[in-house]
Amino acid sequence: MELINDALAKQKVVIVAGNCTVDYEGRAASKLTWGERVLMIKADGSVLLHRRSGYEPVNWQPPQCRFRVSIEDGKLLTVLATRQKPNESLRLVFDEVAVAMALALDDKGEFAMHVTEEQMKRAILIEPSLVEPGLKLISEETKMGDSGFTDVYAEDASGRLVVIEIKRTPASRDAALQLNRYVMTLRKRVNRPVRGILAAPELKSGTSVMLAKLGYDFKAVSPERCFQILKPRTDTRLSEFL
Amino acid sequence: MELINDALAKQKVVIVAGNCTVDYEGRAASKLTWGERVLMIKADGSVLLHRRSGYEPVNWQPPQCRFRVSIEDGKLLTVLATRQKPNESLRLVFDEVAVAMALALDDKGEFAMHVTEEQMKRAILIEPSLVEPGLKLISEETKMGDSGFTDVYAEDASGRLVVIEIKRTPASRDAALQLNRYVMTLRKRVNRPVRGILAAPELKSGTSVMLAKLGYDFKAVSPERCFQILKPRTDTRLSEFL
DNA sequence: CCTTTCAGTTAGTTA
DNA sequence: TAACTAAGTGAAAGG
Repeated sequence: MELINDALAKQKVVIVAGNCTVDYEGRAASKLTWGERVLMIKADGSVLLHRRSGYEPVNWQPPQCRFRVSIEDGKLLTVLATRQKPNESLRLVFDEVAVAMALALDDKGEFAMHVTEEQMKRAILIEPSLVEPGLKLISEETKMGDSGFTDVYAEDASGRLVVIEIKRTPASRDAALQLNRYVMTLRKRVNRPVRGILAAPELKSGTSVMLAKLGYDFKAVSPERCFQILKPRTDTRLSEFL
Repeated sequence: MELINDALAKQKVVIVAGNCTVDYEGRAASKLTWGERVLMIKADGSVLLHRRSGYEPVNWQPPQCRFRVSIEDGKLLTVLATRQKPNESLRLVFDEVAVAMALALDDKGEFAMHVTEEQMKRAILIEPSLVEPGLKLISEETKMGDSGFTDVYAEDASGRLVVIEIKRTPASRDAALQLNRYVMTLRKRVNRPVRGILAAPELKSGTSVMLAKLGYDFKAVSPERCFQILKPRTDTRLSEFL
């Protein structure tokens, strides 16, 4: 108990393995009967309780919750993690603790994700010919009314407006419909032809048909290619541009 | 290294804390420079790497991936977790290990998610026949004077007023008395018959007798049923289109 | 096996 | 702070 309270005070990471029960109440409510699990309380006050299997914790609490640790009946280690907005509480009771430790993790490492949808967009903004030769950008993230935002807004070699919807992963029919909403919205606003292009690594089955039916085009754009376009810029740390 | 390989073979849960770097490549790609983190490999072959803060792991691998553990240059502990469909790989390199352990978690506990009283109320508001066929709602949370609030206020098939007290857990005599206060208050205000119904998963011992003595009804309402009614909820997207 | 939908989603961004 | 959207979403349900 002292170990946990001390660790919480020093914003360490606490790991406890043992036999416990859990009760959660808040956005929903759940109950977990006795079993051996691993509890992790992180420096920001998030809580994770993991069973032996599964990517996701069986019970948890998001960052910034308050703790009350106590020993009940002289032997039951009780951890209460509460949170407001939304008001929810997690109560763990251990009757046996196999391992308990506190770690002061020193971590100044930098995390970098290479190809996100945002980065694909930036690559296309830098190199519009990825999508189509002769494409000229008009603006990015143009507001499209209540149908949301378009990813890229351009003009093709023939002077027609083009709406480009970008997806990082194989595009679904949903993406085609989203593109359709953008195009439809734009057509209502301007009295000239508007094309739609779905730019993604590939299309999921059925999406090609729907896209053809709606009258839009598909352009295969590989994340790798985008990454190569962005590479020289990220290497030179273009944060100065901003 | 032997500890990890042995633990993997025996489907234990492995926890390693130490200084490491991480490279991920697959659905996207990421790189994490040196820092102290906690690695957890679970019995089903899922991998979680946690930094000192944040609910989510900074890097991970979903269940059922393959491992290759080795010591490089005689001192760097390397863990390679690969997976196919989609093809992705996670590579961790530790140059220092503060803690390493393998846990054979014995967990036969049952996890149950149940709805809250508020959600049960919403389910009954959506589907009043959960309590009784022919029930018509009049209002929710009608003020009941100084005896508090009633959960649901309705009219039965015969036109009699009905006060419904909802409990998420087995209802006690207390709940019956609470219902009684609501009914009594209402009877003073309106000059017509008022019924009382206690809706809960079940009754605690003795409550049934008291309820009968007071002249009220009990209706078993399972949280699971309520949950199913609430499931296809909040389809506000469709309504926006119409 | 693939697709769709939900989640105690979490996390980030912007108005 | 609230609203909105993306996520290496994960997980469950349905075809």
